[in-house]
Formats: sequence, structure tokens, C-alpha cells
Amino acid sequence: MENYSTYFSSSSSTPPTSSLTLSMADSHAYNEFQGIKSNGFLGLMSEMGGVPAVSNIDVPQSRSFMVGSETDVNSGKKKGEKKIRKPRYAFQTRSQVDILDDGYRWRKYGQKAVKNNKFPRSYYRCTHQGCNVKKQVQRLTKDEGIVVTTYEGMHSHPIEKSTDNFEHILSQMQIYTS
DNA sequence: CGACTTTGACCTGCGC
DNA sequence: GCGCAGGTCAAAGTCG
Repeated sequence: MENYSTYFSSSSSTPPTSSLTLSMADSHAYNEFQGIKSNGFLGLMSEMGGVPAVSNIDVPQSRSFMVGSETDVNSGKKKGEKKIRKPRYAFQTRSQVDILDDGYRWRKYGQKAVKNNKFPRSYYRCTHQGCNVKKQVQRLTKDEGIVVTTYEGMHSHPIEKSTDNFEHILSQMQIYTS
């Protein structure tokens, strides 16, 4: 059935062609991985929020991960208000399905065709009240088996349902990254 | 009937 | 200023 293998990849740069050439210079995020299960996946993200700078991880077997691509969230809204940029976390997952069940409930609010990509990008928002987390899901043109998921923001609530699937993903991640 | 998806329109930022 | 691309809104449709 599902056949996930987890990639982590840079999000904001050009689509990864073959492999990313980032080194494990800073292993902050790396270490944080070990704490994933306690808080759920976005708990991990929140842990990573403590890492100020961009830290990229890549390991030879094509897993890569990027933290810290930042994005405007409040731009264009209230004038005079300082632009607040939420960190974005993108990662690639090799999967037959676009939607990875990470245990949170998401409502789709948009879909756009993306330039240089024959697959559309889908936009989701967390349906939990007061939770402003968004994610984008996109399949790579160059490798249809790879789904790029970009999370934006951090969940302020616990995971909503048990996620055997995701546990599986996480376990793979930990195998790969340790 | 509520929650969610679909989809075209609209808004904004950016490069030329 | 214009056009393009990315991101969001919201009305209508679908589903359980």
C-alpha cells in the first residue's frame, strides 16, 4: 500500500534535480528529530523554531531537509505593522499519494497551477480553531513519485488522531537520520 | 446539515 | 505601468 520514504529537501530554491549538496554542518535540527514523537510532527517543527538560521541537512541517500525558508505572512495587511515571517519547513516524501496523513485535520483552500510543473500545488489550512498552520503539497514534475510538502507555522494544539501512517514515516526518518 | 472540496476571481509582489 | 506568478477568498457543489 503506502510506500513512503522520506526525503527532506530545500523548498525555496530550484527544484532539486538530482541531489542536494548541503552538508550536515549544523546538527541542531538533526538532534531535534529524536524528539518527534512526543509532540507530533509539528511539535518537531516547533522545536526547530529555536534554530534561528537556515540549517540544511542532507545525507548521501538523497534525504534532505530544509528549515528556515521564511515567508511573508502579514504582508499587505495592516500597515505599519512589522512584517512577521513564519518559518517554512519543506520536505519531500516519496509516495504514491499526495496527502500524507500527519494526524492533523486540514481543509483545502486553494489549488494553483505552478509554472514549470505539470502538477498543481494544493493549499491546506489546519481546521483546528485558532490554529493558523498552513501547508502546501506539490508533486515534482521531474519525479512524479516525490511529493513536496511545505509546512508554514506551528500547531498550537495536540495531534488530533492517531496516525499509524505517520508513525511509520517518522520511524523511517529516524532510521535514516541516525 | 456540517465539513470539506472545487474552482474561478481577486489580490499582491516582483521583474521588466 | 504592465504582465506574470503565487497565494487567498468565497460561492457552489459534494459527501457522509
